[in-house]
Parts: sequence; structure tokens; C-alpha cells
Amino acid sequence: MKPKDETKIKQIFTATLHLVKENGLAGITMGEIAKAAKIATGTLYIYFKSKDELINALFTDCRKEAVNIYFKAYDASAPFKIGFKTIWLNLLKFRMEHFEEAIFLDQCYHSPFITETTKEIARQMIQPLYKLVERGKKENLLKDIDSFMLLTFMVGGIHEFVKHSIYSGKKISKPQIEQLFTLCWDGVKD
Amino acid sequence: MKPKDETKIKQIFTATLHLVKENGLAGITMGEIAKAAKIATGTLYIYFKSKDELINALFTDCRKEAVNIYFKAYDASAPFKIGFKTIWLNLLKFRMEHFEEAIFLDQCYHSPFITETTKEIARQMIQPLYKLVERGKKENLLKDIDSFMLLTFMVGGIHEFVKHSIYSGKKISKPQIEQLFTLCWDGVKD
Amino acid sequence: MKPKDETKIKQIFTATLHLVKENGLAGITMGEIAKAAKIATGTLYIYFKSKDELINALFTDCRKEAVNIYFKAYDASAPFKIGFKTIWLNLLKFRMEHFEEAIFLDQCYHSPFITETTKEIARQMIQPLYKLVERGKKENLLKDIDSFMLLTFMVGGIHEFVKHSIYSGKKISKPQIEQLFTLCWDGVKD
Amino acid sequence: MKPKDETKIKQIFTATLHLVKENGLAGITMGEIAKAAKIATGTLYIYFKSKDELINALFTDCRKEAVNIYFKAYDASAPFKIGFKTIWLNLLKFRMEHFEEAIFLDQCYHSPFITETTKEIARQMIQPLYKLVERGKKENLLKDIDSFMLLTFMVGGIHEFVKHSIYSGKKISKPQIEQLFTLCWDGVKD
DNA sequence: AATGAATGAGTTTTCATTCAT
DNA sequence: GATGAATGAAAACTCATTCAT
Repeated sequence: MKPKDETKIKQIFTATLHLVKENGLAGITMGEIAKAAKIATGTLYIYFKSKDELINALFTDCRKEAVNIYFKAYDASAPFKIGFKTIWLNLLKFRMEHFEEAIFLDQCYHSPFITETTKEIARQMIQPLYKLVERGKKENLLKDIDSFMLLTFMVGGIHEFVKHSIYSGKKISKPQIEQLFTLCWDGVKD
Repeated sequence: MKPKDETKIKQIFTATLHLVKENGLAGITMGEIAKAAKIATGTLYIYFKSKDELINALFTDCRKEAVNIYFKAYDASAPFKIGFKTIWLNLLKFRMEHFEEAIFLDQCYHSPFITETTKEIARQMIQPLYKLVERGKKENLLKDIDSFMLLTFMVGGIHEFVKHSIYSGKKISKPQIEQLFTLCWDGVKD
Repeated sequence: MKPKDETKIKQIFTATLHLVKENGLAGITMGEIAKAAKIATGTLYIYFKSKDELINALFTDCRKEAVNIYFKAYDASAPFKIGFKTIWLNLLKFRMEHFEEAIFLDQCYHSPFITETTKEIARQMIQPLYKLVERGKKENLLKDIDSFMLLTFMVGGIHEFVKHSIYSGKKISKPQIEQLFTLCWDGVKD
Repeated sequence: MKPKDETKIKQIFTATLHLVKENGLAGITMGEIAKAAKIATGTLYIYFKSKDELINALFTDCRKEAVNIYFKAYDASAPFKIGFKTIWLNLLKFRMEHFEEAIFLDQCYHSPFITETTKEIARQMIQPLYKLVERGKKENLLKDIDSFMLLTFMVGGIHEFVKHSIYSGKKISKPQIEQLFTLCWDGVKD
């Protein structure tokens, strides 16, 4: 007996992410995914009942990975700015090192593949970010502004910078990261 | 593409934008566009030779509209901060009032529809933004940082805030706009 | 504008019936149906949303035609035996002259295509046959036996004889028909 | 086909018959058969080289069983009517107690699975029935009519009655059987 | 020009069959 | 032999595009 191969799922995910980065969600076919994953089309359907299900599973997987990275090495008991920077760097790290995932997640929000439920679950996952921002406001370290605005502002700069950097083939250097952080911090600090 | 009826093109564009916002580029068909535009499929092909051409024409149209709005009421001879805020507000305005166009443009960047040339032309159109930022640095009003970073930072906050606001059905108020500007300005100012 | 072609449905039905007679329900594909109907596969889907729907529509159509033939020239006010023979001949006529339809209907009863509802509707359609048999019993011309049994008996002989005749390529002659009727009548008469 | 395990073949046959009764020949897959037989798909191919072969083997098996039952307790030297009734009852018995087999056999006649040869062999097996009918005619106990017609008539009533009884969930009682025999006998007797 | 039915290439999905374990 | 994952050809279905009206 040959057991269902766990690594195959990774292959499929990797292949899909790559294709989506290249051609967008509009430009992928199950055939191409299979070929890129070096398996037969039929095999795809052993692991995922349909294209929809594959995309949804990948979406969930990417979201989980994102959240894992967001809170890595985050110490809630450390001083606020330390924690803030840790997470800020993690957000950047995810966008940089998992660019394909990031692109894929972005594309999914306007797609017929992802169900509203899946989206809702994704929204839940970033709740801890709200907590962090709230603490910053309580300690008078962040501007006393709607948390939602603070968060989208903080995140937006990262997203846009990384996206355009990678698209234009620009490397992102350590000093640049510090500069970008300063831009963000000067913006949000009280 | 022999535009006999200019309003029909608008209908087609509007229909397409709406569908893309709802279902993404991956989720639109020529049939659906025609139905949404209340014309026959065949008629679509009187106005656009192909789906590609339709998407590209719409892309160019949206880009042009965006740029028109970006520089509206912008007086290059006015003091820097005035000009900066004007443009910042315009960027926001476009994202808010032309949300569907904005979404569409975003989606196009990762799609098999838009050619590299078209993308390049789009990039050219925002050159004046670079000029503005450069002036700000020269006048020591902006941080002396890579213009690309300043721009993506400035724009990213807007994009992310508007996107998530609209998605969650939140209205954006005047005071909020001022707050968001403050966040951005505090970030970029020297 | 080209209106949806009514004759195309007939073409599709005819093609399907022919293929089912040759290969059974298990042996037909949408591709073959299209080819046999001399249209493109896609065209099939303009007229029927799915294979299921095509089969169901054909089933309903055949059933209706069957019933139309069953009661043709039937005069309820004529003496019982006249009416009985008229209908008996009609049943035979349908089986002989619409052999493909008959085969198709038979096959459908054990198929994943036909819904229970469609089957139920079909059962309703033969209610008048029960009425006829009941009258025969009341007039003491038929054996006083469960109508259901009388009917299945009467019909079974026809079905089996026609089926095997046609399969073995035997022509059915007028005298044979009279003989078969005698067999049936001697069986059911009181 | 190397039958190691005779019971496994029975399982496969039983599973197939059941599935065909439920969904028709058009609605069975090797995967479903395997699952219903509680074995792996691959195992199916140890016992049968192909789907065709499985169906053909089952066909032959069912035919043999049918014939075994048809002539059970039949004494060719007994008076004609005794023999006739014995066989008539056996035909009914087979249809009633082996309904799934009967359905399966019926379906096979219009299927791409069964070869013409296999069908021919099946036809041969009922030759003794012809002999019986011929004897009846010779003894002036049966109408002097084409044997083929007498046989299909005799058999058709049984088939139709049992089929519709079982479909509508009706039990068949002893007295009913006698009534049905009377119908048949009154029809065929001279 | 406008229409929408027709087309058929391309996509998703299924399934008989094979094969590694 | 037994298993069930893997395969890929074939089937169902879609959709950009054409064409007759």
C-alpha cells in the first residue's frame, strides 16, 4: 500500500503559488498546476476535490503561515516598542520572504474561489494585532486614533513597498528596512 | 474597434469593473460582461476585438482617469506642503470614489491580460509624483530617503486603509482623512 | 438575430435515441450525441444545461408521445372490447414504431439520470389504462383480478414479443398481431 | 483472472448487482464496485482483467443461475401441463428471488459491455424452453402458434408483473401467483 | 450595427487501469 | 495477493469568438 503523500500537497501548493505570481488567479489551470507540480491531473483530484477546494485550502494554509510568522519571537511582556518592532519586522519578513503567498492572498480577496466564511476566518486571525495597537495607545506611545486606521497604515506601507520593490527587481537592504520602519514609527508614534 | 456609440463603451467598462470587483479578473467572462452591459455578446466584439483588448483598453482608461484625478487642482508653484496635501488627497479621492477602478488596476498587474508595455506606460504616468517628492526632499521638508520608498509608503497607507474600509463597509469621514494624513505626514516629514 | 432552433432539439433527441438503442445508456457521451446530431458539443449545452437534463427532457418527451399514441382513436363510449383492442393495438404500435423510444424509456428506469419525480409523473400518465381495465371488470368481460396484474400481464406480452422480434430482426406481420392479441385476450377475458 | 478467493468473487458480483439495480449499468464505476465489495480497486483487477470482463463474467454467471432455476425439479416425462407449470413457476421464482440478476441481465442486452457472442450463448441456453413449447403444441395443449411468440408472451407477463410489483414495493402472494398463471395459461392453451 | 445561436478549442473533472509498496 | 495512490485518456462542460440573420 502506498500512503497518501504529504509532500505532494506542498508540491501542489508551491506550483500553484508560483503560477499565480506569474499569471494571476485568472491565468491558472488545473492542467498547468499538475504539470508544474510534476504530477498527473488526476492526482490533483485525489488531494483536492475541485479547483475551488484547492484554492481555498491554499488560502487557509498561507494565512496560517502568515500568522505564524507575524507573531514569531514576539514577547508580549517586553516593552511596547520592542514588541511593535518585532511584529512590524515580521510583517515585512512575511511579505518579503513569502512574496508569492502574499500575492496569492491579495488576489484571493476578489475571486470567485474563496468563500465568505474563509475570508471571515482570515480576518479573525489578525485580532492579536489589534491588541498590540490598543496597548500602544494605552501606554501613550501611539497616537490616540482608531486602531483600524493605525493598523492599515502600518501594514499598507510595508505591502506597497515590498510589492513594488520585488516587481521592479529591487533588493531590499537592512538600512532600507530601518528607514521604512522610521517612516512608519514617526507616523504612528504619539 | 470602431466606436460608433461612445455610451456603449462606458456601459461595457462599468459592467466590467463591477464584475471584477465582485469576482476578480478570474471570474469574468465575455458573456457576463455583455449581459451586465445589457448588450449581446456579439456586440462586445464590435467594440473590442478580443477580451484582451477590452481589458487593456479599460486598464488604460482607468490609468488615465487616475492620473487626471491625482493632479487635479495641483499648483506646482504653491508651497510644497500645500501641493503635497493636494495630491495626497487626490490619491485618496481616487481610491475612495473610484474603488472599482482601483481594484481593477491592482488585479491587472498580476494578470495574463496586460502586456509588459502597457504596464510600463502606466508606470511612466506617475513620474510627476517622483518630481514632487524630490522637491520635498530638496526643500528639507521630507526625509532624505529613497523617493521610491517615500512614495510607496505614502501610497500604501492610503491603499490599505481605503481598501479595508470599503470592504468592511465603513464610511470614511473628513476627520479620519485628516488623521490619516497626519499619520502619513508625520512619517515622511523631515 | 438567429432564434433558437426548435428542430435542433428534435435532432438531438433522435440522435440520442439512436445511440441509446445501439449502445445503451451506459454507452453514450455528449460528444457522440453532438456528432450524431451534427452540431457542436457546445451547442448541446445551449439547449440542455447538462447531460442529466437532456436525458430527463427526452424521457419526458418520449413518455408524452407514448401516451399520445396509447389513446389515439380511443372512443370511451364504444363497446369495451373495441376500446380494449384499440388501446392494445396502440400499445403494440408504440413499441413497434417507436422502438428506440421504448428501449430508452426502459433503460431510464434504472439510471442515475432520471429523478424520482420524473418517474412519478410518468406513472401518473397511465392512469387511464387502469380506468379501462376497471370498466372491463365491471362489465364482466375481464377476469375479476387485481387491475395492476391484468395491466402488467397485458403489456408484458407486448413488450417482450416486440423487443425480441426486433432484436432478432424479425418482421411482425398482421396475422401475428392478431395471434398475439388472441393470446392476450384469451388470458384476460372472463 | 486468477480466482484465489472464491468468496471475493461473490462479493464483487453481489456488489455489482446491487449497484446496477440502483443506478443502472450507466451508473457504476470500478471504484464504486470495489468500495461496495469492501476491497481495493486494484484487487478488482486481480480477479477481473477489465470492467468488460467483470460484466461479462457476471452476465454469464447470472445466465447460468437463471437456467439452473428454470429447469429445477422439471421432469420431462411428467404430463405436459405439470412440466409447463413447473417451469412457469421457476421463471417467476427467478425473477422474484433474483430480481437484481434479472435487472442486470436486461440491462446488459443494450450495453457496450456484452459481446454478440455472449448474447448468442445466452440465447442458446433457453433452447429447452422451445422444446417444451413445441411439445405442448404437438399434444394439442397449446395454441398452434409460432413458438417464439408463445414463449415471449408467457415470459413477458411474468417479467412485467414482477418488475412493477417490486418497484412499487408490492409483495407477491401465493394466490396472486395462481391468478397470474391462470392468465397465462388461458392465453396459451388451445 | 446589433443580436444571440453556433462553434470548437480548452478546461475541469472522472474513471478504468497500472504500479509501487 | 492486497492495497489505494498515481496515471492519463476520455468525458463533461465552459467560454472566447464567429456568423447567419
